[in-house]
Amino acid sequence: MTNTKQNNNNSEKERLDFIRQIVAEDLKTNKWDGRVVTRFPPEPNGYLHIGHAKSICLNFGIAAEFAGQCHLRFDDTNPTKEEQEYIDSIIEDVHWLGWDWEGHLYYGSDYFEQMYEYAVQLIKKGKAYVCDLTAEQTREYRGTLTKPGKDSPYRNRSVEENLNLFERMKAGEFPDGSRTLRAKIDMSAPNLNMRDPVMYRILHAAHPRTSDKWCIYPMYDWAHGLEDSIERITHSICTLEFENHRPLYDWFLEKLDAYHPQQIEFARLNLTYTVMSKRKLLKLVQEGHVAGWADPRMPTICGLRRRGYSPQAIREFCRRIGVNKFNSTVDIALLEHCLREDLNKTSPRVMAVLKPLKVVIDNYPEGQVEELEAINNPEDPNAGVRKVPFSGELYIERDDFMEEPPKKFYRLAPGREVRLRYAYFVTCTDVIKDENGEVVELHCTYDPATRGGDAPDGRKVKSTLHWVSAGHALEAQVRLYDHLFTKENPDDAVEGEDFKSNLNPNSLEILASCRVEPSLAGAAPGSRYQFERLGYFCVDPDSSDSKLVFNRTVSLRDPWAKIQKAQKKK
RNA sequence: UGGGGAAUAGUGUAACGGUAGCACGACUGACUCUGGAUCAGUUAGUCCAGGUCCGAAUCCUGGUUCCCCAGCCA
Repeated sequence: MTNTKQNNNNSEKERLDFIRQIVAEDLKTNKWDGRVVTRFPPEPNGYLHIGHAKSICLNFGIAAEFAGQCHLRFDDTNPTKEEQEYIDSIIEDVHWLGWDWEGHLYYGSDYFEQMYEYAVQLIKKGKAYVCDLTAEQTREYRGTLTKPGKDSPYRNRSVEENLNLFERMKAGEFPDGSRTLRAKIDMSAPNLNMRDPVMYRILHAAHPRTSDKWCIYPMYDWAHGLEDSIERITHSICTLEFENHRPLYDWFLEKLDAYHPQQIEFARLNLTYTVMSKRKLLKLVQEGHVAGWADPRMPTICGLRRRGYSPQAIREFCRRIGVNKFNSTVDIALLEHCLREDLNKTSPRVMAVLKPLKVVIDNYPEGQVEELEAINNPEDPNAGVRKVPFSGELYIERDDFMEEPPKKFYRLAPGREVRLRYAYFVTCTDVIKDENGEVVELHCTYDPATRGGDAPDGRKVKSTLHWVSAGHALEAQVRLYDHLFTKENPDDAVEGEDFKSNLNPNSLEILASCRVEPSLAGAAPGSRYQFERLGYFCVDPDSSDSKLVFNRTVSLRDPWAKIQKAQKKK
């Protein structure tokens, strides 16, 4: 009897995405002799962003899960765009994300010699030829999406002539752009990539790694499959726009009778409220809308790092978004959720006042200071406790007081009693204003019986406020960040405008005179904290012993802000 | 009829001919010395039209919409 439903632990098992399914199936059928070898192959022409993280986590993740190997390979076939600076940053970022290529660090340029030999082979097979058409002529001969191309007049040169010319191309006899090596496929193919694609162009340019050894450089389609083949990659995972290139990838390796990995395509990551294309990010940098690639508002890995993101949060995000073959835009709220989830577990709590409002406790003994015990992380018992100084002059958050509190405002107001976290219950007795009517100081009384924050008589308060002791607090600068763009889709701009018209003018707010508790003295750049009731913050590299600087990584979930927003709308 | 891909709650993803599920978001409520966290609950979906089948998100036919391709970029 087998008609009872299977309801065992298999239902708990995480389902595999379509790429992992292929890998698992290949392992089962022993298609690649039990090997799993992937690669992350960036061109070192810019900084990595969260979209790359998706690809990195996919490739390195698959290798890790299936006991395989993932190579880091720089696809450095175009010396006019590539720089060592980018190579260094990519290595740093992949490592920071927590992945290890275990010695398998390669460069496409390592294979230039082999690629050249392969090209000679193809020529000898009559499958490639040297073409003297200019770039413009080549375009004309290619035809269009709906019209077939026509054969180059150089298409039927003899093997000997091709060999001779190709060797002389390599030797540097011809100027840039004067000739190319092309694959001889089909000028009327419906797939434009198959209309005798260029394999080599002449470029008298110094390469970051091979210097001026070469003056002919392989094109992506020619180089990439060979790189994969040479490294004996099993699954060559790339993004959707290369789907049209797969027939060519396959064609080269078939004609060469070379080791032949499987190319698999998946959809790029898009995120709401930001842009992901290198071109647009570069524009933001060049036009000064952000302070460089590592600006904490950028979706670059270095930007996220400076913002205070943890590698764990980014990896968890990449795990949750899944992998698919259709374009989608992930809500940045999911990234922020993964961030808070990680930071909540790992960040020590600390009290900091962003917009200070002076509070004087009138009945607190003159000159007295107490060291009160505070819990470092309620989510982590091992994090222990610390002492925080309390005195009769404090700062609280300006937003935590309202002279005329609206409905649902639970915080301090005239005559109202609240708790100061880890300290005492206090009641507001007086409000002092300046000549403009602005509140500049509060006077309160405290209840000595509530020391530590509990009332022996069981009295309850509606809210607990964070605070710092005025005489002990450290001054700090805090940088508040918001989404870079005001629209979910920045490209959704009015006629005649582009994505830059949707830049959020309030994406950065600098608060110059914040006060933080003294335990933060000397906090190291990069260290992360939760400022209680406010959010997660990290120490910026600009920070020094004499001047603390924090970045707000992400705010805490804030129901009161939502209530306020809703009340405003009414 | 140029070719290639793809369509599942607001968003992201499962279900591989057999109960459309999960997460994020939003909204309730409980709890709380963070209006945090946690816990419980509510919300809402198979692009359209036919067909096959006892049974279709899944297979077939026909549409619709979206994405990619005309670099000597990757």
